Amino acid sequence: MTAAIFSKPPTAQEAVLAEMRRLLVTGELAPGTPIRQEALADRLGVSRVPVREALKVLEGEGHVEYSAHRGYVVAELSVEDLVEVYRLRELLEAEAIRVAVPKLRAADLITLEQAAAEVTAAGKRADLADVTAANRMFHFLLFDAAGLPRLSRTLRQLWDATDVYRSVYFALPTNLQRVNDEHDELMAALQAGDAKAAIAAQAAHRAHSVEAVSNALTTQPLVG
Amino acid sequence: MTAAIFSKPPTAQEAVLAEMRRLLVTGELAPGTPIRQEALADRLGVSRVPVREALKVLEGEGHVEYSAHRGYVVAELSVEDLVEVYRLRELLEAEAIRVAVPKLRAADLITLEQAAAEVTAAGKRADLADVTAANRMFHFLLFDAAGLPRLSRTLRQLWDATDVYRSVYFALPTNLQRVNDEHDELMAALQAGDAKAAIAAQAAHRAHSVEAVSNALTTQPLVG
DNA sequence: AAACTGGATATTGGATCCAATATGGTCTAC
DNA sequence: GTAGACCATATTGGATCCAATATCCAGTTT
Repeated sequence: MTAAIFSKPPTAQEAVLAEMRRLLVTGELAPGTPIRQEALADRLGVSRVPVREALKVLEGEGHVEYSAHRGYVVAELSVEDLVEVYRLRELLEAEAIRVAVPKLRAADLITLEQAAAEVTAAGKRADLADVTAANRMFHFLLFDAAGLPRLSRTLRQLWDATDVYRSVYFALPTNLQRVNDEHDELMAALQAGDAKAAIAAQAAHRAHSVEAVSNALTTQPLVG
Repeated sequence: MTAAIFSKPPTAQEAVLAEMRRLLVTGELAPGTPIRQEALADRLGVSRVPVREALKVLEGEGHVEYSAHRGYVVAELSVEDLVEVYRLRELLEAEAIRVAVPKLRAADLITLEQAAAEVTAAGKRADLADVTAANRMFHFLLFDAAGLPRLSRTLRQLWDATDVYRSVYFALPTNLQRVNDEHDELMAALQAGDAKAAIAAQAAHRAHSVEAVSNALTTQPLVG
């Protein structure tokens, strides 16, 4: 059986979830706006049931806030939240890299190289969605190599929380260039098996993006 | 209006969620068992809808695993998982305490003292549920004092994940006594404003429980 | 005997309908 | 004119019904 690996979501709730994530990242669902279940369901061509289940997932991830009988509102992300998320990432990503580096094999390094190249390629195509996806893939290839599923899971949550701002960051060509340089630096440390240097590289990488995003956040609060 | 602070859940899904948490902690819903939505709904006197929404929340927290069209299964917690959770707690609780200690005021210390006393009191009453609840309250009073909501949230998830085993731990009187001693030690460090000592006390506290629980886990795998 | 095909059944996924609650406006009383 | 009560309406919460999928078993074929 030559069946496709996977193409369409097998359930409506997954489709809804995927689409809502897109709406949140692109800002079509702006922070602070209440979510009308029926309107959303109509728009997506389903009933309210799968919408509600998707919303429960997003609530758990902190993307929407819920109040009984009053419904869901797209969560706001303040500068303090952003800083906190990055601080937590600092602690956890250091741990992931510390554990992962000694475990990396030649094959892993090749895969990582390819992933980094994919980020560059997407950048040249100026495809923001692809850049963010490829960037995430690159970093989580590394994190997942630690073999600590709970840690990966927690890191994913933290990344998800600030996804909205990642595409903003990648929109500037200078940032795009810098990210590629930083990835190269990180790769060099990984290839040298130098966990400490890798952690430092990742830290610098984060510091740049948190600075850029929090600047953007304070000057023009993204949507109204 | 002198309305009660809070008494009964305003929605069925919350009631279901609370009851399911209880079933999970007490082991009435044992790891590995499939969850039949209709049976559970009947047992709780509601329809399947609120059950499904509660399950989505529990899925997000990692308490149950989901497969499309096949349903939910109570998640298994392996020794590796347990160790991983405690390692992550180590990293994050240290941060919470580091930030919280300088912020603690006299009133906070009094509240913490009272919470610690409540753990002791519940222990004397031999009420396991109360002990675990009071213990959790005590520790999160401290963590929350850091004023980092995302950190608190993540820590809660980690605590939740291993809640099943906490009551097992408290079941032994020797552990109960040790916990009280360790709380005293932690309180002393907090009162002295010594973050480093507090972090060390918390670390010792954790180390004891992870050791005890993982021993229990390897010898008699809790349910069959 | 083993493997595949087909269908019966149990269970989940989704849609629709009804109930309960919150919200906004209007009317009345002072 | 303002405050409070009350009612109309929009929206969420929950129950029931139907559809889709997976699983299991029998039957058949090689």
